[in-house]
Amino acid sequence: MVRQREFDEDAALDAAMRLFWEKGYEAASLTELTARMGIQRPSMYAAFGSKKELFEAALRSYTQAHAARVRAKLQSRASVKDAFRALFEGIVADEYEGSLNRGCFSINTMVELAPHDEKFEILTREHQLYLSVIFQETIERGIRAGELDTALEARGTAQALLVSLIGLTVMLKSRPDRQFADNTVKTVLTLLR
Amino acid sequence: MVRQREFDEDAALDAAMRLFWEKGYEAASLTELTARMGIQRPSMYAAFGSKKELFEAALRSYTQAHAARVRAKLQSRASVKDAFRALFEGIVADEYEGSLNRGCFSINTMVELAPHDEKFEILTREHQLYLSVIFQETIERGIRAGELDTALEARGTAQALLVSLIGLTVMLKSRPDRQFADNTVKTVLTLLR
DNA sequence: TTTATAACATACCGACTGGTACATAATGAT
DNA sequence: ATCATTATGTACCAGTCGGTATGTTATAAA
Repeated sequence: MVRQREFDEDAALDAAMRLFWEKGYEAASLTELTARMGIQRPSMYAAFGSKKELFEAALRSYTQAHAARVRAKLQSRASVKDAFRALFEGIVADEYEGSLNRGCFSINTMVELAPHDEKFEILTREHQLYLSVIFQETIERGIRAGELDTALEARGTAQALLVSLIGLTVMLKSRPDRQFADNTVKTVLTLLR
Repeated sequence: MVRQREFDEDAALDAAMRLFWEKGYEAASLTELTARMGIQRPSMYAAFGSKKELFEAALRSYTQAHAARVRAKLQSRASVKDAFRALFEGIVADEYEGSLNRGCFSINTMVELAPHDEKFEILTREHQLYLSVIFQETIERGIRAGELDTALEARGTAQALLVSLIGLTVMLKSRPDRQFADNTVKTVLTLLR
């Protein structure tokens, strides 16, 4: 049997992910999706099942890559404070230097779909939980290394930092003054005593 | 001249606001909007101009009421720490006790529309800015009263608290454990030394 | 070379979208 | 009472939505 598939599924998924990330679920039409993916509608349905399933695959792909990126960033510096500062400042810099303004795909999904679709409520919750664990482990590393106060409550601090990161990402969508953002980051980081 | 308008514009706007708040701009259809508003489509167009303009009017109405509510909450207690705690814990309690999960209309709009529509980028930015000023004034009141450390940087702390509130509101959409939310609030409030 | 299989492209489906033309009903000014 | 004006309700518009039926093309087994 068999004519073999002519397009690269991963590349197509990646293209779909970028459009969903930029526009959200509803506003990304099948016409534009398949155009960006470089395939026809029936090919998309054969490969991914439906628009919702395509979206879910895109989100899973994103969260996996995103978690790895965050972990790498936090491990890239000996100093835990420096690592978190680099993470937060990187978010700010990306938003001001890029012309786009996509924010975080998982956060966008939390706002658009999680309240109405349990599947995405769970998916996004698990991602946030995972990030909070990465944060907590990083803080614990700083405590062990003597950089951070042993009295610091690692879990609560990790959660507060994560919430701040989410808030910062959302706030940047309204494009506040750069100074506003920078100053916010500076204060948030004082959570790491 | 003139037959007079039979419906209450404010009540209709309020109904529209609630649906936009719950579903967002795209997902709220004119059919459902006008049904909830209790009017026909031509009446809506005569009174508000277009779906976008109706949405804008709804958002303006929301932000005005929201700012007043936040200010009242922050002024409701002598202790500034208590006031902020009440504000944050109120957000958490509302989300867990209500069955709905609307979050904040302004935040939802920031995520859905601000990146693609300058009008809503500006509208939401101004609202956040306004809230940050309310926060700052409250913190300054606490400093003057001797409750808070005079070394506390009021503006930065206000911004950090606002970002945390936004992050918390968004995070709640994924319905994390209540303990997770409560613990986060506790740590965030340590920004107020 | 024939044949079964699956991916391809085209062209279409009913449903719904935001928006409006039009006829009717109601009101105040004359 | 007439008339101009405006709100209301119905019924419709073209366009787009997500999804699919169908005919064609390519491929590997036989």
